[in-house]
Amino acid sequence: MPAPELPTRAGTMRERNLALVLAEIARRQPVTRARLAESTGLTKTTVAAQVAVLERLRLVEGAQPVREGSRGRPGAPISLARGPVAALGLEVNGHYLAACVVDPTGAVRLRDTVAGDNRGRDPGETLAALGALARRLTALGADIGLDVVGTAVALPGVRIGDRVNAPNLGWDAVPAAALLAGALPDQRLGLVVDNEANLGALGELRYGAGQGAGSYLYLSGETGIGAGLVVDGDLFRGAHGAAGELGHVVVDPDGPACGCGGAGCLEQYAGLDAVMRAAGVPTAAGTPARVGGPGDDPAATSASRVAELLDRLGREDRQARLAVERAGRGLGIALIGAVNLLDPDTVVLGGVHARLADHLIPPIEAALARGGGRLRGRVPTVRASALGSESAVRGAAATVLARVFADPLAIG
Amino acid sequence: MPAPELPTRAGTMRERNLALVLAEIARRQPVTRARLAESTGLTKTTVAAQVAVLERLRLVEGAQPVREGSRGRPGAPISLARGPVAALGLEVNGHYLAACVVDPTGAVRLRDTVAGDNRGRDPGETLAALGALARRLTALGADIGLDVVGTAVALPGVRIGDRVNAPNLGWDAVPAAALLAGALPDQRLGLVVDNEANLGALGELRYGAGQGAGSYLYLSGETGIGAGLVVDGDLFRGAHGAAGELGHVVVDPDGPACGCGGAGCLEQYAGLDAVMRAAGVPTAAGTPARVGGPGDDPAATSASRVAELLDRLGREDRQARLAVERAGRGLGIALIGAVNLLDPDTVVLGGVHARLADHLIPPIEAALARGGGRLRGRVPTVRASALGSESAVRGAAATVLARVFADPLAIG
DNA sequence: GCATTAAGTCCAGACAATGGATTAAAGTCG
DNA sequence: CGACTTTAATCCATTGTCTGGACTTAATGC
Repeated sequence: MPAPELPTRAGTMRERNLALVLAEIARRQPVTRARLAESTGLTKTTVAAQVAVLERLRLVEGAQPVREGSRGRPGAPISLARGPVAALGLEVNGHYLAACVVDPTGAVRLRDTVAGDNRGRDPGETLAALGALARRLTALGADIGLDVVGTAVALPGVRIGDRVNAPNLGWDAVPAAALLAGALPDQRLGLVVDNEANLGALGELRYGAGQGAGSYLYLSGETGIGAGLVVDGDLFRGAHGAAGELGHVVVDPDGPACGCGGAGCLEQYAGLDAVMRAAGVPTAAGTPARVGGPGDDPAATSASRVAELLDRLGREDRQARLAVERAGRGLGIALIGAVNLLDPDTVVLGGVHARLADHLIPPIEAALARGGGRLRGRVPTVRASALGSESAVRGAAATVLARVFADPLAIG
Repeated sequence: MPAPELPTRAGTMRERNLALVLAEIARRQPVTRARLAESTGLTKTTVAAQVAVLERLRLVEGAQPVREGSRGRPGAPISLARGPVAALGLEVNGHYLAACVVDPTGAVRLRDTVAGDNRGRDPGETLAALGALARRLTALGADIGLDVVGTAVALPGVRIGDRVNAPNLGWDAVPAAALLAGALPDQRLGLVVDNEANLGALGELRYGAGQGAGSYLYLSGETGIGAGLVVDGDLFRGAHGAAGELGHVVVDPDGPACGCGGAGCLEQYAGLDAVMRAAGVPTAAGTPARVGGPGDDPAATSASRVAELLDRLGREDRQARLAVERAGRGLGIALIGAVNLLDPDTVVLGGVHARLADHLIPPIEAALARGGGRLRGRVPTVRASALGSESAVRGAAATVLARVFADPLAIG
């Protein structure tokens, strides 16, 4: 039933209107109180009171008086503040750890990456290294007047209860939130743990290829392939937050066996390892991660293999071309299913697939044109991610910001 | 952004609390004001006021004083009223028109069906016949003190804007809402037009196999195959309400061509026509629909063909067995994809698939056990619909009720 | 310099909630 | 059988938030 579970009282009303005013400031900044009153439908009195609260929370601040119109008393424009409130986004990937700190405007104020192979590494060790990275960035943030109020972390896996399964990291039922929380500095909001595809989708939504698209499906292509669906600016998480496992959609029931127990899963056609194997690009020797160790080339192993593949494609290497075509066909078939089930306007290729987009998009679009839209009268457009490998960290930070925006008083 | 679009005022607060109290009465009826105050978190004063409003709307009424506990003044129990407020559910199917009237408790007070082949029939004629059925039931309802406040209609197609595409009815861009609205009696709430799989899912949720299941995927198997996903009691509609087209998920890229332009779609394996063709059950001569004509056997053609198929299966007819096994395998493959993308707890087979459930569930479960849950640690259970061919009409009526419950003042 | 226009603030009033006091209706116990 | 206890329901003063009209402030234009 679509009925609220909690009683609505005067305080609830105020909270909701506060969030409404803040959202409107974010959308139209810089904007005067008078304009806010018009566009929200609240009275000038109420808007002024809410803006005062948001100023006290340091989420908004007065902007330069912009001469905008004609006569009359000029308004005092309000904009999102560039601090001190800040959000921390984290990401664990097979080949690197990443972090970024963003201010309320969404601008990235700090970013850092630690390269190294996290596959098969002890989860506690990986998360300790991530915690160290988080503390370092939080301290750097404090130096430039940023106060991190909350953190979200993107993982290439599925959360079940408070445990995380991430087969491509070798994680099985890892209590990631508990392990990481101990390694993070104190914060006013709780830690959010979510899938990299889900958070990547949110990152693209706010800062990348998803802006303006009403709804879209974001593909996170690495060793595994995840999908995050955004409908009307909201993430669809499925029943238990484990939706979007596109990698194990069946592309060909007579296809090769997959580690999941099935056969012909998309991952066996379009996953990073499968593509590299089919293309004959040799496996780089895994460089074990060293905590705080001197600079490995960020994401070296994976990135250089992709570069090698792109190079071969440029040289019209037959095996490379066939491998990518095979991946494109597989993605097309899987996406026909996904589009029929989820009905997005746009499909965004992220992760490694973004770098291969020029080669993948034609076969995908061909498949979708045949089978993925005849009924609904339109075929979704396919495009590459705009944020590249940053989608997930950016999305993680955006998630924290979204929480602040939904309930600004929580940081006070 | 998860920010509200409209300002929250005192009236909004009252509306939400009214819906909260009504939902709580529906969940716990019969229940006293004191209990409602406890479980909603509102004060007794507020609950009493809200209950008075609901009584004035004739949505709830006093029940028999139930001796329930110990000492003290006994409370006056409140229950959902059995009238006069009522909702009308309608359905257009390839083989019949159906309607039912339910009271606020969800009990079916009236039902009726008109058999006949609606495939290829002029949409205006079909909808006029449906309108006549609706008026007849509304009038019968008035005789027993029921006042129909709103209607929803289930169609085997996809709505695009205010037009409906229903390939299996031969409908192309039919303005169904506009055509039907003219044929319906006046009502206080608007007409809802939705997909039969979506509404079937809601029907099962409230009255059938979905009760208690946190989230589940309902399959509507007729000529086409649709799917409706319910998560936490809410229907997932996709971006434009066109999600759930399971019938055109690709089961085998080298499979037979499909009318949608693709190849190897599930519909070619597990759709009613495909199964019958594979099983060698002859096509019954289509009996054209006659408006108000004397009783055809309800849903005759389709039902008798299914009976014939079941009969052959009982006699261990090899061709029939192979046809159903093929359908089961196809469903299994498609459902691996759907389960990975949508993450339901339960899969409910509806429509024709419900009648074939004994033969379909084993191969489906086998497929899901292999590929549809290893990652998330559990495999969804598969079961047959409890409402059979009534899911969609019941769900349609339930949708209207849900609107009343979400905003009770709308019927005042 | 004064009229005009628009932004922002002030304040009484409305509305729906809260919470404590009161009344009502049963059982329990002497 | 009547006083006491217990629980339900109502009454009423208070509180918090929004509304809407009146007022003040700050600019432009003649």
